[in-house]
Amino acid sequence: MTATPSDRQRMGTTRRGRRPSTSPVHLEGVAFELFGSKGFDATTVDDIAKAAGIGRRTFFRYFDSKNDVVWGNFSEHLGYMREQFAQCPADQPLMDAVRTVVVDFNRFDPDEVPWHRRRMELILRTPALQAHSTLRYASWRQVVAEFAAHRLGVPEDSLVPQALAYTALGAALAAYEHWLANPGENLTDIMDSAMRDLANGFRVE
Amino acid sequence: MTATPSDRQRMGTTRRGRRPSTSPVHLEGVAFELFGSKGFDATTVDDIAKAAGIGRRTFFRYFDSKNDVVWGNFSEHLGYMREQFAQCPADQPLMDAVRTVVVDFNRFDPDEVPWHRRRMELILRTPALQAHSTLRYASWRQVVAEFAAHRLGVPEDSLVPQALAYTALGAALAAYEHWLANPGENLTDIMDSAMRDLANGFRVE
DNA sequence: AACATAATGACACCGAGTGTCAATTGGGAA
DNA sequence: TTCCCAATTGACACTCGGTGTCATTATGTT
Repeated sequence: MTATPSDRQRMGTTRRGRRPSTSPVHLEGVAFELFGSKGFDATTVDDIAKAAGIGRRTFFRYFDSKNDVVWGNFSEHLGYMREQFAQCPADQPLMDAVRTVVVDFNRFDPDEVPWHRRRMELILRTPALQAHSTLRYASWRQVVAEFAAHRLGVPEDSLVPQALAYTALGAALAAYEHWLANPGENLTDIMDSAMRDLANGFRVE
Repeated sequence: MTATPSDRQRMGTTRRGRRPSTSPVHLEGVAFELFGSKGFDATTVDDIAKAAGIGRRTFFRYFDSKNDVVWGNFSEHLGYMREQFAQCPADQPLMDAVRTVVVDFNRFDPDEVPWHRRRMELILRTPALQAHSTLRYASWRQVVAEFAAHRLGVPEDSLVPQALAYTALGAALAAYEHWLANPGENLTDIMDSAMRDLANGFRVE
């Protein structure tokens, strides 16, 4: 599902028909409340629907699955990352560009950080979500692979850009796990460090 | 679940009680047959159980989930990889050792290759399995991270070994996808190439 | 023959996700 | 205002994966 009821609400001119009774953002808030108190697995879709005052069936018109709730508007963010890649100077070395854009993509305002941390704790520490996120990562990788393929003048599905995208994702995930385990440290610094290790081929000594 | 009924069969001395009516290997064969003809999603656990002549409940005593069927004896293979790391000469550069062991871990006898290809096609192209495999990859990464941490003299959960393990996994997965998309090519060569790209920090030009 | 042990399968239950369809709620036109 | 149309909603029924429970069955031991 790409268009929720509340998405279709604001069409070109005026709208017809019954108004949506909620929004993805609202549902996300309600769900996170429950996930925080009862845990992800113990929270049923019925719980969320009841707390949001909607029917269970309606929940699935806003999100394809319970898993998808935690991902917010990730797809839109991806568009932003693609733009950032497009704006990289042509003479910037490939891995410098990748590092810069990936680090920037994971930069957040200080007031957003606690919220983002809870989201990533859910995603990276809940097995069901850990598994499901693989599917989201695919589109993230695709953005990186497109850029790398364009820079290298090779097809997008050839080995090097795909491996580069896969490994960049790996470095980013390792950075996130380190960040979650070390709340005092700065995500941007960790991410930058991991991406530099990658660009250095892990010649760290 | 780590011990299936047929695992517990051969204990120290003689065994008691009813004999297991099947084995993980047999069930795997039956399941693959069905996956091949009907597809993974369209094959229900009931189908597998019925085809194997056992009860549905019994199936779940041999595998924790329908997803787990495709992974065979992956855990035992991991032990082998750990041994290979332990046998690496101490003066071998870190990334050379990682590349060598990872490439070797994914080497198969020619007669096993078709079977392995079907298995990896399932794992990498079925969304449900793609998601679930993330959980298996965690233990793979742990083996790599342990070795890297030991070599670098840092804790296993610190950033560099974790990032290295994550990226090595990424390179391996990219190699597998390329192999599946290009049946004519050799997995070992592709894997070696991807691991070299990683060790070179993707300075490919 | 009686007993302990291990595996099995039947049954009931839960939760995620989907298809269907009548009912509701709004805007636009007559 | 009233009628019509369109979008959303929620109730219901269903499938499937997965789990807890327990009586039953098959085996080796005493």
